Amino acid sequence: MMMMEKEDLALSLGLNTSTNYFPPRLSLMAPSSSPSWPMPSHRLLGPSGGSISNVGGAGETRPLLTMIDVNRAPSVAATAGKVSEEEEEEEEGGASSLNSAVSSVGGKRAERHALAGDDHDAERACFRVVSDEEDGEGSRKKLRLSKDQSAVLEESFKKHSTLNPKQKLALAEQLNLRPRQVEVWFQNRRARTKLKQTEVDCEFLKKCCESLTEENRRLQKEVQELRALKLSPQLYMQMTPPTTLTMCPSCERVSNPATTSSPANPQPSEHHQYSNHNRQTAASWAPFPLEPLFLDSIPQRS
DNA sequence: GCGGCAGCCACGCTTACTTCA
DNA sequence: GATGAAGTAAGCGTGGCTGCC
Repeated sequence: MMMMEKEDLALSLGLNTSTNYFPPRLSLMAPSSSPSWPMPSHRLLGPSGGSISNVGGAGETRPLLTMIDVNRAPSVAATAGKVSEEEEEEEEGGASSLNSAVSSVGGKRAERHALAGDDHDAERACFRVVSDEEDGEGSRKKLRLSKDQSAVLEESFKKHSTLNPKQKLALAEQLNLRPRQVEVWFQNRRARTKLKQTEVDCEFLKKCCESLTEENRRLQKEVQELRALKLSPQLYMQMTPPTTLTMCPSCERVSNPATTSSPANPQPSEHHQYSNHNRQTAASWAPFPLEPLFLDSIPQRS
């Protein structure tokens, strides 16, 4: 079963495949490097408390797969043979066992829902009563969504990771599901995306850590070598050249002795006669290539 | 204007169930 | 066939936001 779902679902679990869902990002990268990775949408709440991810074109509800035959037996059930026809009929009949979790909606909560008169909540309450009657054991049967249903939900999720009530109802109607099911699916989908993103971020940080550790090791070794040279001037003098680099005593910048005065007998005044001294690019004085090594060594997000 | 309350929504955590190796 | 891991639908508690009184 996972084959299809992995293709359909996992997929947009990637970094940016979802056009509207932007998981929490790491702030390691320069802003310019990730312009397409804005803030998490789940925090971009509109004035009404709802997500504004639907604002800007996605607000309208439009059929994604209008020709879906909601009456067709779910392929999953067909292949797995796990979901009986009785169960499907039960679902269609409004007595789905999906919500058979008998339950335990807390008094305050149930009270709230009862007073709210919310369509699907009322519907849910209704289902609960029915299921209570049908399976008083409190068993919670699960019904897999069909491939078509999952596909449509997935498509919808790619467009907007959160739904406004209208969209939710439209989707539910289109897929012959209860609004609550659509809502739950989106919640779980967001959770999966976030989890996947967390894993990706974790991997990324791990690589960053490894790279920086390696870079740190390299730099420490270099520091030790330089200190050793400083502590043994004779050796330092004998080396021809000890290194291709030396430090300018006046400006304390590292330079190449081959192109400037001798390190053993620095002549600052002469050295500074170079008209272009002050215009030297940093690169020409750097003890090592000025490319930000640590940045180079940090793995780039794909 | 401020505080309390209710309603709504989304999230995190968890459970129960399904599927697969 | 049994079993554990992974995936997923759903339940529950909670916090934030908004509107009303």
